[in-house]
Amino acid sequence: MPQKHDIITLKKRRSFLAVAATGKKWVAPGLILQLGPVRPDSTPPENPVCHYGLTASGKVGNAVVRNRARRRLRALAQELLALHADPSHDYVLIARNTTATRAHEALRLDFITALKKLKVWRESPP
RNA sequence: CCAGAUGGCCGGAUGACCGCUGUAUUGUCCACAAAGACAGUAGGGAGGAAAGUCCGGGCUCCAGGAGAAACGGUGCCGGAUAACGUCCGGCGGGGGCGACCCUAGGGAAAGUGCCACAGAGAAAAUACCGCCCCUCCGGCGACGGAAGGGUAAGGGUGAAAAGGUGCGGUAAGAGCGCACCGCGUCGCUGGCAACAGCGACGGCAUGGCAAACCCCACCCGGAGCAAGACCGCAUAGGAACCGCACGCGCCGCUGUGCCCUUACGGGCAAACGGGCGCACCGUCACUCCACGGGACGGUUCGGGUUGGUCGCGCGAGGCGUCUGGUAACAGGCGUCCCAGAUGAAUGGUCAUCCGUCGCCGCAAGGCGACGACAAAACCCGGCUUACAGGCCGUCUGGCACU
RNA sequence: GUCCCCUUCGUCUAGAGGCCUAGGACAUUACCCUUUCACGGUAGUAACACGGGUUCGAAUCCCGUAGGGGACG
Repeated sequence: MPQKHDIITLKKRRSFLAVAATGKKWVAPGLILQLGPVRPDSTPPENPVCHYGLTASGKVGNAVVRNRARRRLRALAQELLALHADPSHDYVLIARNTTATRAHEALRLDFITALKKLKVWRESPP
């Protein structure tokens, strides 16, 4: 059966720092993916919840560009994280200068490559 | 048609699939209700600047009330407005052939201050070069020199040189006289006023700077939704520093002390308690009033919580129309409900059209790229700044035609 | 979001209407000194964030813009 689990966003600065402290990341042309540690307080396996956060700093552009980059990353996260990611980790997506303008399919492949490189990709059953 | 001035408006459109977040409503769960969770339905979901945070107001809390002042702001006149530094109309000044545009524009005989350098002289001014008169000396003469006096025309300096131009006048000159212009005073007329016009008189007096101090008129308590209120959780009853009235006078009270008395009661005292007044302290700094005060008050640090609900969208609201007003705007009537997030929603992808650019093509067209500035955070009125492209109107000058 | 503050050589700063064509220190360049380096000496390069306005005259006064920094319950 397809493992589609719920996803919620990180809300505390402490959580973002915990993810960044592991040093595990993959830099793609359109985004940066950071991988957090395995959470000890594991949710019940029959109802896994995947945590992720979004970051778009002032280097990316003005408020309009930052919001657009963040929304594109959120759309990809809801499509891919829910199906293909290991829910025992936390994830942080960081926007880059090209995130707002990169073609959607290329940005999607960037994300898939990052998940595979970090060895958290799970092939979804057909 | 060309060139220009000015006012207003728009800020890509449509569809499909998948999402986010409020509101209303229905259902299910929880014994009922409320709250909450989930699901369904309906309808909504960034801007003209949401920006900068430069002004003004609402709202909330703080300050006991009033007044005045300080600081600060505004500054031609009249009006609009909740208010404004905004807007509208007018006036003065400047620019433009014109439509029109710009303008912090009160007071310099209330006082203080500044005006560097240059220049003879910079504010009750001055005599450098000059010009003119008289006397003397030299020289045949033209002329030169010296002493005295007159002058403010000319030169020169400067941002600015004590009215300007012309004529007369004079030894040379000078508002010395006259005409016009400017300036000042007075009067009349028009205007609510700023101001304008006309007339008479004066005979030039009052240099500039107030975005220098200042004077005058008007405005102004402080902080800001991280305001503020509530619920929940949790910790602590802490440390340091600063300030600190407790005074004087009067009264003699069912207190107190001493004396008389068996007692009731009476007398005395004024240390303590009490009362009153003054002083003192606090209520942000001053004054007055009011209230409170007989001992703690204030600030900082340390420690805890980094959750939730309300505030929070019916409003100086939008649209249409009528009336008043030159206008800003005001009023009446009708109609509509139209964002509410909090690591922060208001979208992601695709297709077609639209616009711009590039390439190919004789053309029809095809292919590709791009889509201005910029995103609410309590709300509203302005200002300022950024902005691809487009639409509508009014007016001015020129050319052509009728 | 709200409320404040600051911009002067490469860096830190002085300046308060005219003496500013902007001074000083460190740094830097050239030369002198020294066998050489350092120290020292002489000389030079180098800045008023930007745009308007007031004034005869602006780094200074006023307005606006840009950039940077700080505070908060």
